[in-house]
Amino acid sequence: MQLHKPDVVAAAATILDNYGIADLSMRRLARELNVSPSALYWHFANKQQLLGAVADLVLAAACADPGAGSWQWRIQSVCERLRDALLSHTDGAELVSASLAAGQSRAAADIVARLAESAAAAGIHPDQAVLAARTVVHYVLGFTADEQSRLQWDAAGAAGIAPDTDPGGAFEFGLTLLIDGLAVQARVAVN
Amino acid sequence: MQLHKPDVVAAAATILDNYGIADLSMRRLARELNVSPSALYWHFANKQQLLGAVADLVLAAACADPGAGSWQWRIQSVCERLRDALLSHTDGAELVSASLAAGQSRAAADIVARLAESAAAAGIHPDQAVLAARTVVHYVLGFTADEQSRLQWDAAGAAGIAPDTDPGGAFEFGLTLLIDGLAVQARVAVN
DNA sequence: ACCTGAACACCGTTCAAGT
DNA sequence: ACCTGAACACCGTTCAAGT
Repeated sequence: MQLHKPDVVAAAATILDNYGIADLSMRRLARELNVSPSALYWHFANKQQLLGAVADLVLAAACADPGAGSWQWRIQSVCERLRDALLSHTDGAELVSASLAAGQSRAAADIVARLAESAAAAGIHPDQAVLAARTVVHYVLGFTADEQSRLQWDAAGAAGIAPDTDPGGAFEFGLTLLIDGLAVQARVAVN
Repeated sequence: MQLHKPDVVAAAATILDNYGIADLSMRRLARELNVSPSALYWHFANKQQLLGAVADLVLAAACADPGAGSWQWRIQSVCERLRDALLSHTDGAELVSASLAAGQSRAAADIVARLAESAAAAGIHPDQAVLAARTVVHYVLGFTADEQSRLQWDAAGAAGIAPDTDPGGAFEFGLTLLIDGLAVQARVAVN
């Protein structure tokens, strides 16, 4: 039967989870779907666009509304959900990082926008709120990509790089740094 | 004549600067050096190791001692020099990011260690100082990779993503967030 | 509209064999 | 010690042609 976009994206996510981003190739995906590689190019302009769609799928779990609460709490809950979503797929952080940089993930852009709102609510100037949001997202993606690659080196039995003993605590620590910094900036903006 | 490691790394850096990281392949590098691709594997175990050596070359410019001064000033000067070094080579941030994650860049590890020292000097607990240093490096690499890819999309005439109007100022802003956050944490640690 | 088949121009890495 | 040549097992993408 016919190939549909959501099926393709789901198959891609399965390869990602089982074998990692290095093995997520157009040719391999086509093989798994029993179509010729060129068939994929009817549905997606190129590989980046396909990866962007997979990134959106990964981020779906992180896109719930943070609801009410202090701006600190909203930023924290968005970031924790983001990290959880990334960790629940092999190489999730690397995939989303690349898709955000390439401008191919709507969901990633939405998360940046939501964090910018929270920063603005803290009292940061709207222009700077976008910068602050990007800073926070860079932190979450960088930290989680690092964490994920440590996990993989460890699983592969490598000795070079040690995994963190308490990744969750380490994540909170860095996030606190940024939230505290935002609070300081917000006070400066008022005066 | 014979092939020497520094020549190989220099040739790789030239390809990087002129064509970007996507075109920096073992085969292309071999072609440029007039050797067969397999010759490179006598000098380097694999591509990651070679990229790590190129990353060290890129970072050489950022490895000067920050000298005396307040911990805030030392962190800021290390980060500014790091960003300058990354910006002075095409895809510099992406290259160093990958090499740091793969544990293949001595220079990148040194910079993390130096930032950790400064955080410890601020009064952060030694264990947390390493976390703080990683957070700062993730920020610099994430911000600069973002900045560099915006520059490239712009140079390629793409419309999707706009480049920052004042990247230097944007960079300082994020850095200030982190330094302020560190100051807050340092006060908490004292009490 | 949707897909195949074949082609183009590539990859990283290994390894026997040469000098 | 250092390098070549050939091979293995792959890539992303295009495009005429088929149904």
